[in-house]
Amino acid sequence: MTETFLSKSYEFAATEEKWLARWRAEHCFAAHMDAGKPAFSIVIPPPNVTGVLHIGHALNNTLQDVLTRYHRMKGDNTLWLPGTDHAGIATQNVVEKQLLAEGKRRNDLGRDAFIERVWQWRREKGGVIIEQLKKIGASCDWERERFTMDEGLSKAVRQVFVTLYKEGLIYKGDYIVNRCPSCQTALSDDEVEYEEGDGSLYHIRYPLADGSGALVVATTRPETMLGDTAVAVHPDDARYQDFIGKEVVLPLTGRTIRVIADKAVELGFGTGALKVTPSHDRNDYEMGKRHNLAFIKIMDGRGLMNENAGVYQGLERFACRERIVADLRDAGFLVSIEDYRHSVGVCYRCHTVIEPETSVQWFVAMKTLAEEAMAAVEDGRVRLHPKSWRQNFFGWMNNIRDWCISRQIWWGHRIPSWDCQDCGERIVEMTDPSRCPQCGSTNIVQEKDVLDTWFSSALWPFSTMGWPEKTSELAMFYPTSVLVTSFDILFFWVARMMMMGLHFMGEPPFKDVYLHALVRDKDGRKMSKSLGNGIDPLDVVAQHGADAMRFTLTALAAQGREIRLDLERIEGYRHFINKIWNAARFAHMHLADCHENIREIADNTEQLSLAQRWILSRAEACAETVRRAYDDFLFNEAAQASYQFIWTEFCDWYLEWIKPDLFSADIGVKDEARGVLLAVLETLLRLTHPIIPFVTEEIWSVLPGARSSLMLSPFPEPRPDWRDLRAEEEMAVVMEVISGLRTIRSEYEIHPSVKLTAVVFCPGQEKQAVLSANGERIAALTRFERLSITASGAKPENAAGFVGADLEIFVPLQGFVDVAAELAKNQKELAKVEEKLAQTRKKLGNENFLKKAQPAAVAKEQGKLAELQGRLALLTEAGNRLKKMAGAA
RNA sequence: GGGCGAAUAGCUCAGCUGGGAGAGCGUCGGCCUUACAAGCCGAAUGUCACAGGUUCGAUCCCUGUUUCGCCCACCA
Repeated sequence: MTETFLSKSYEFAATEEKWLARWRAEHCFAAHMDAGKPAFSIVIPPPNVTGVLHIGHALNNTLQDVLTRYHRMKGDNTLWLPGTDHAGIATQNVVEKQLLAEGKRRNDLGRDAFIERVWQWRREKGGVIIEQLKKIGASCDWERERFTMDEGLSKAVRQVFVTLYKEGLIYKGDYIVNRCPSCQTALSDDEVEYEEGDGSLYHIRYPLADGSGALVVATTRPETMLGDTAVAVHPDDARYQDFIGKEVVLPLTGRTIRVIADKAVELGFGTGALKVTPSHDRNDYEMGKRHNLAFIKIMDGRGLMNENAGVYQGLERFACRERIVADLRDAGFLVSIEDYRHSVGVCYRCHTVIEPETSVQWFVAMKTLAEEAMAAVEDGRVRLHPKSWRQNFFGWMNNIRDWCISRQIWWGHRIPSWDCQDCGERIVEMTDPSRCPQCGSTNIVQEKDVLDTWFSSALWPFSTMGWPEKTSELAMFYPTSVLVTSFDILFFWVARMMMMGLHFMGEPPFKDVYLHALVRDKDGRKMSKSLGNGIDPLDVVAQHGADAMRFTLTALAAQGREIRLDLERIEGYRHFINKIWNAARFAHMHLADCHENIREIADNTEQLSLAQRWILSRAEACAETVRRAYDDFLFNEAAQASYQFIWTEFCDWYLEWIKPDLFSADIGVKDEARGVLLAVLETLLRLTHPIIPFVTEEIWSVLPGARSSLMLSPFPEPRPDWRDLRAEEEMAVVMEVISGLRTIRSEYEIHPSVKLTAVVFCPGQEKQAVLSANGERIAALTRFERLSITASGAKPENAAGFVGADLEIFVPLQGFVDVAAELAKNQKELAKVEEKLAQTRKKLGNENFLKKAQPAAVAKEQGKLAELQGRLALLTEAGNRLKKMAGAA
């Protein structure tokens, strides 16, 4: 036995640092493009360049890394392509905040200087999240890192924009959009979130112009009345038939507006009369179009009342609301105010209440693009996991509205469109124009707006690989294999990538989409700064190690909608990592002086002893499960199977079993154990490396023989020669006896040092042979002095008993035996067996079962019947004996 | 209003295409057995939400109900 130089507990911090440096130095993550090998590729969902790693990123990237490392080990040409997103609004906000601290606004700098300032910020601070990803072991090909504002990606953006424009799929138009007065930009529908809140519903009287009466309308936004151009009622509303077509006087303004009839008005709601503000409400906008109403905008982009608001001009919208309400009250138009709970749309970035308003924006027509994407999901070219998302996907795609892609900010891809100021010609080309091609004027002006950030993200799977050039990367890695992302951006991002990929590459950008859950805290709440319940992945890494965190996230990644993460769970899995470490440390003590070829002993399974054949069989069973789990994105199954195999079977049973062999003077015995030990240990390291790369790599590096990196070593191939069901059955008998003996010792609280003997009655010849062959090891593992195994004989009196399947154990305990307790145990067991037996008999007595059930199921029941009957006989007999003893005492 | 999902041991959750209910943590008892006390051995614990149905057989499939969560739409 060699002196160990591995520390007693796993030191993850030093180990992680060491391997990160080495993997990097040896370019282990670099993608290969070898001819003839299958390709596996993933593009990272690019985190915002302003982002800081949160637990959701940790989950997302751990899962991608598991798949990447698995396929890399399988020998595929494997690419995991990393990068970040320029995150237009978010990044601009960050830099504006910086400026504000200096007392400046972006207009003080001007557009070019401001953009330069953002780039500067990006150079200095924009790499944080990438560095954090590296720390958790993400094996991206970092040399290929991309940024959505890169030169290459920008070129792709322009190509796509120009093409779609020329195809008529991008257009500019005056529509109602969501506007954030704080970010001062339009937002797409998806960028609006709804928050429930307490508000008021104001009832306002609008008198008829002819003085014959009045209508009362209800609104939550009274200030918008300044832009009213109609009052609408339902055409069938009996109350208002006389009003339709008449005019009312708009309070405070004196303007007269029409009363129109429209089915969009809900009969039952409020007063049944609806004020119509076409410029500031989506439904009213539609109604305005239908009835040819006037469109009066009353606010500017900052939420201030404009010149159309008359005396209210210049007021901030909510201040204006108060003034309007006061003035309405004073003038006698305010009928009532009631408390009203409703949800309001807010900006997903800054949570400012958004303002719907008409403005001129750029749009992508979605209908045809959406149809292509739906077809791809329909016919299985793109598979969603879990499948349940299909319905949501189709529902959304069927109701899709055109996508507003212009944003009134500076940071982003500026829309490549120029308008000739002289002739009005619009110029959208691949190169910047210097003059108008129509009239030759040089008085041309570029569009001020930039594109929605998701526009460039939508191109990510091919823009990052060099499109529009025809690159070898595209040929090898497009379409990518799988997209791993959170379901909350299925529509923001995944659907749009599909549309763009299909439209420009002719193929969907990925074959599988794995949508994982959102990580919540242990009580199911969203993690947020305000709740203070966030779990910082880097804290976790510092505290428990990257492997423990990765294993936890993998184990929790069952396909549901949410994952509740409890720090205790991570701690539990840290123990598991440490368990592996110590098992390896133990193995290393015995293997350090071996030649690595000793593992070849495991290639001749028929020569091996029972426990060796058993562990090889179990290892192969585990490998089968893990391989399938990785292939089918069943991450939790891979983790679960590994955990069970390693801790229970490998450590608790196998390592304990082979201890005497490892200390044996017989070199043949010793080497058999060492050879199989090495083979199994190597197998389990390979199996789990994708999940827990650091600890496995470290252990691998100290095993016998010259070794290259584990992450570049092959993943275990199927070993049908290791699978041995007979060995598993035989071992089960041995394990049952061991457990039985341990239970007896434990129940009587007999100290391990007290020597005991046992008699095992086992009528079955084969079982008996197996037990006899392994009697010595059974005794050693249970600290029994002697075990006699026999087919039959006189049952000992004054003994604690254990009844198994077709076997019975007696441990003589003169003077110690608690007959009453033994009897109680016996009766309880008896009742259980009788109940099961009754069930089985009922089944087998059922003609239909015999007739209709699968033959295998019937055979199984029959086997069960025999076993239970045997057990029942033994238990009954033992019970009678105990009763007699109890009576005698 | 439309859709999706969840309900299993005290807690957090597995349970893949129907055929004797599992894990981790926690609890209780014993053990420093020379890899690991972050450990080992053993024990206890479940009308698998409720009601029907299909089936020889349902935690699993179908219908309905209840509770909870999420998404979409609406929100004058």
